[in-house]
Amino acid sequence: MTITPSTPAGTLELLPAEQAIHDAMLDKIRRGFRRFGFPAIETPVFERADVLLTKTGGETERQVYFVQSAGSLEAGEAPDLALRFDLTVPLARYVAEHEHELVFPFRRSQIQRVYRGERPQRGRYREFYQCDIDVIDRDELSLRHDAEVAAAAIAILEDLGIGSVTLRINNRRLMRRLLEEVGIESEDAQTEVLREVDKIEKKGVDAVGRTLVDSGLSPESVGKLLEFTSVSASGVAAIESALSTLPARAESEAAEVAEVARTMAALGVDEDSFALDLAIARGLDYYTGTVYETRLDDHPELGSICSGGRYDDLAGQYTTTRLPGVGISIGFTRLFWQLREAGLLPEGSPAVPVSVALMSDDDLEYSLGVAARLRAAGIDTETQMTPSRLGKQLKAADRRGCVLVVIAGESERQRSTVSVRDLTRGEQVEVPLSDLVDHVTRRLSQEP
RNA sequence: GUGGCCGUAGCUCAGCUGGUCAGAGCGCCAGGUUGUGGCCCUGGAGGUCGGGGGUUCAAGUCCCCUCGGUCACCCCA
Repeated sequence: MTITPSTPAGTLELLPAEQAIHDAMLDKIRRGFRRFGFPAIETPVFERADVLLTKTGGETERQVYFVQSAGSLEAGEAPDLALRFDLTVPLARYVAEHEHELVFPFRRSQIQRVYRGERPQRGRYREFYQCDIDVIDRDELSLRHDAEVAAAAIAILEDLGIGSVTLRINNRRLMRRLLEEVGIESEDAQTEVLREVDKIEKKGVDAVGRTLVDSGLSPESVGKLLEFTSVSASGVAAIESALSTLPARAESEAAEVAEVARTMAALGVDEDSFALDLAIARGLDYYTGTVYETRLDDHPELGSICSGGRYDDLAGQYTTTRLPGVGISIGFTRLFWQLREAGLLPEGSPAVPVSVALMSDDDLEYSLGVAARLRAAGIDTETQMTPSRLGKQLKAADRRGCVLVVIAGESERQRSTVSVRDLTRGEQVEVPLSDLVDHVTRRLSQEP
């Protein structure tokens, strides 16, 4: 009796060749975060359920996986643990818990998997990586950090070798002023409208306009609103000029957006890489100020791959200290999946570049010695442990993605040499053992 | 969580209105080549046609249920 092997729906697992690319990309993100001064932390995969669910309404709770020991399950007890569904709530707990040991403004990066009990869909997972950076301060947090996290995200995404990106910026408070301008005063009503505005790109302006009118807004209000949301501009000068056309009641919020844009330019971000877009709203209501959304210029159809924003009070449920923060998150699993789907994964280096063949048991010591030399030089090397036909070994190494096969059989042993076969070129040379490391190093550093 | 579509070998699929319909290509394994992969040739393994029930002389093929996948919505990375 065998059980059909399959991963649970909504999980992604990879074969070694793709895993190598996946991990190399994650490493780039990790290094990029550090380069911008965001040291890494990790938090537990599961948290106490009461900690995790404080802030959330029913919507989030629906998506949470609860964790329970077999014992308490049998006893019919309610689970008191749950898997984290993002990295922001654990961050809030972390900051509140360690408030007196942290240095503010507190900066951290975090690359870990999160879990959501959603119905899986194309490119949507129930287990996925988030790559977050955030800055948290006490009482007040400089607007300059809004620019900083965005600048870091842009630089890192461009470093991934997936083409240029555009990060679009908006400000939720600015949008609220504009909604007031068209007569939508209550905060709840504003939230509803913003949620709808967020769908403009997906459903089209007309459809969103109709929905808004159907929901009871006057056609005039909707018309004015959609005029505002059509505002977009790239580059500091264009952004400033677009902002200057907005109503006076939004003046101070507009000035904030302009400052973020100027600071990004000062941070060295290419002005083509970010844009103002008043149609970006972001569903999450915990964002209160700046919001971001990012897409690939060459493949906008892949959707938002990186987003975030500012929240006025991150950890209000855990501490009385006011802790404003700003952060941005790369949805890495989705990004990776979409790149793979589109055939845009960057070229990966082999999981293990060198394989040492074994011709016969008599050569075992010699072959393993060759492998040891390579490893001592820091070269990732696998060894064949069972002798077999050389053709089979070459084929196996090729399928594993190895670039070089080192053959150290009887004839090489007698001459104190090895044969190094380059699988991508089909070339083979015999080199003295003493030249092995140099030769292999040179081969591996060459372009294919 | 709500609704639509789909479910045949590891993968992509064919299988006409129920009656040699259990197949193809690719992949995999072995051999041709006892020290040379990718090409070619030969052979082989692999499927209770998602599962259960029903209609029928006969069911991948029709009906019901169920599970799984997928898409849309909700929401979001």
